[in-house]
Amino acid sequence: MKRIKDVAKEAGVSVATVSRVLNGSDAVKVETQRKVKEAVRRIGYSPNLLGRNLRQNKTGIILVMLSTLTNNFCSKVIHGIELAAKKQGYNIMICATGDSKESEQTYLSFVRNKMADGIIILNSNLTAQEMQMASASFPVVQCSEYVDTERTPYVSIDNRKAAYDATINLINSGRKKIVFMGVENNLVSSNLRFLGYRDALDEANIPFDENLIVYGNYGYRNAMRVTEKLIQNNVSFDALFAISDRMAAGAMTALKKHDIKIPDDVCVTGFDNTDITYLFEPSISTVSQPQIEMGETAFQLLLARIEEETAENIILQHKIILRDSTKNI
Amino acid sequence: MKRIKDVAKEAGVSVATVSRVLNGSDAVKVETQRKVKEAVRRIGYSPNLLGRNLRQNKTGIILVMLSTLTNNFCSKVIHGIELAAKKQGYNIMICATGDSKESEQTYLSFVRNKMADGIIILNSNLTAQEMQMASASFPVVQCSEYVDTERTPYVSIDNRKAAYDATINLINSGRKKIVFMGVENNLVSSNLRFLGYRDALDEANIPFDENLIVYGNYGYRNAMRVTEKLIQNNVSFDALFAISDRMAAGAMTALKKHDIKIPDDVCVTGFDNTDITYLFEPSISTVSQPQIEMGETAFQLLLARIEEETAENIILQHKIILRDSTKNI
DNA sequence: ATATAAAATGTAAACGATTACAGAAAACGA
DNA sequence: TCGTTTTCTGTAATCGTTTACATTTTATAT
Repeated sequence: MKRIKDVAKEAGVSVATVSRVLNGSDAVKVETQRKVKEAVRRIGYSPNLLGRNLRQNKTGIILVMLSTLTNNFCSKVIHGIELAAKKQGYNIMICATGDSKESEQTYLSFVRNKMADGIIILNSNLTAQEMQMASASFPVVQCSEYVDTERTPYVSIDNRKAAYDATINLINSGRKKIVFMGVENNLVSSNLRFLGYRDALDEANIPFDENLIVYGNYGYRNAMRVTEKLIQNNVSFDALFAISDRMAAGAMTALKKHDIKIPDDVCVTGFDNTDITYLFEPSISTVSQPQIEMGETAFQLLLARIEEETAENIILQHKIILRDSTKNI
Repeated sequence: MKRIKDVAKEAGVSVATVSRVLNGSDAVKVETQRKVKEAVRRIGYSPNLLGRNLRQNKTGIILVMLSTLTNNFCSKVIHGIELAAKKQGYNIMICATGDSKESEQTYLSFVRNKMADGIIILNSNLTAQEMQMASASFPVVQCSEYVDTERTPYVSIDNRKAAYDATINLINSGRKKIVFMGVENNLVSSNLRFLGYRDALDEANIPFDENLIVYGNYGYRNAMRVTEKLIQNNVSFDALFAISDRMAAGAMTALKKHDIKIPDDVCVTGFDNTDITYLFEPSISTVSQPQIEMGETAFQLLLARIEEETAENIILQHKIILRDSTKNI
């Protein structure tokens, strides 16, 4: 592999001059620039980034951490990050942890140890304390999911209000027995969406019924099973709010199997506005998040952290999207 | 940020000794090891990877390049890569190019310039020559999609045989007017699957009919439109082979809209065995690729390249999966 | 022509680690 | 005890850059 020294020799100048040309310094005579560029071309030189980044103490790389790639929602957010990053000359690399704590720590350590300039965490199993610790030693920003800490800013939507809006919409189309299909994890979105659901019930003076609360794992098949069980248990309901589109779809498949009409017998609402909502028959009402904007904002926050400015948490606007799975009033 | 020098001072030893302890050399007295570890803990030291990797001329990182994350197929392959990589102490990072040539070059340059030890390319717009060039200066392996070059090994399935098998299956259930829904790009999978389709027709002495060849863009909506057009043009057909599951699903939606019964009037087969094949109603017959194994194999090949061994191309076995969208004979 | 300022280049010291080699300390054998 | 081997530790070179500072070359003013 060629080194800058080789270029210098080839061009008959010092390494400093080569470096200056490579970095576009204006303090080099045009004629010398030509000689250097020619030499670079001739010997096929490309600068070692480990050397450069070590010296400059920056890499121009930021990491994006998430548990799994199979997630339509995340890929849009990442696209947003990418757009913003590219504008500022940063490149992003995606780290899939598979929900493993060990993986999470490995990727964090890449940032801690200077192989990247910062990290945007879409989701993780980090405790508030761990998040705090990480933030104390390198730039971290949370996006979409978050744990609340002093030091790690986040961008998200108002999950509680979003779930409230979705539920109110079901109530407004005359439904009273509304199933809440959540996920039993500690994600802030899960918790807040449940609270939003309750807010709506409270406001409409609908008593809370524990039998209408069920839990799945975000997945399609699992939601089918859970819904089957509801039906088998003769639980009576006229609407269902799932905190993911895939769960909504799974539930609908189970309902259809039992000849329960959607939306006439049961209205269904999902969350995230992923592809499946319009692939499905009937199409699925849902809550849409501004994913691109969320990604872009996350990058802005991270950049602020990298440049040692302070960054505030940011809440973006959601939107309720009405499709065929809910009755329009 | 603490440096190894700080640890040395704190522990009252030399930097060499600290380095040895950190790297698990056995040539350090137990008592000294204790002192060093204690010092590391006390001052909260973590080694700078740019320094380390520069010196060792390796990073333990490999990149995985693909165009877009929204691809169920790829995420399984990546999981395979991850499994194999972790076993050998490597970590992977994913680079989404969004099909931009510029992005592709940027990520390649990270490897060329030593920020990663090698790269697995799932898909790209690189020409054979560009691929060759890249391979000449750092370890590259292709996975699933590939261009044929002397130097860049690949792992894939026999796309031609797979398409042949899928088509023969349609023929065997009595179909003769089989639509081929492909994608007009230069991907090896697109080309070979078309050839496989023709092989099957030839073998069954079914004349090739150009009117039955249509093209889309892998997507659901687009496939719907394309199928609509077929129907509007009164093209008569009794089966459809799409080179992606999403296209198969889109086609089916269009067929259902026109009350064309699946599989009775038209049999449909997709490709890749993604989630949508069983989410859909009726469930979709498809061709399954051993994604995990493909990922693992790709990593093995890459490791061989990194260790300067030679690596041969590898073809893995596919499987035809029969579901409700084709008539079982 | 000369002094001075400005522009261009070079030398060498970083950046933060690993490691070849040398040297000191401990262990061993007689 | 002393020489020899073995074990442990330290010094300094190295990886490939960038960049502060020094030096040389060129331009400008007088």
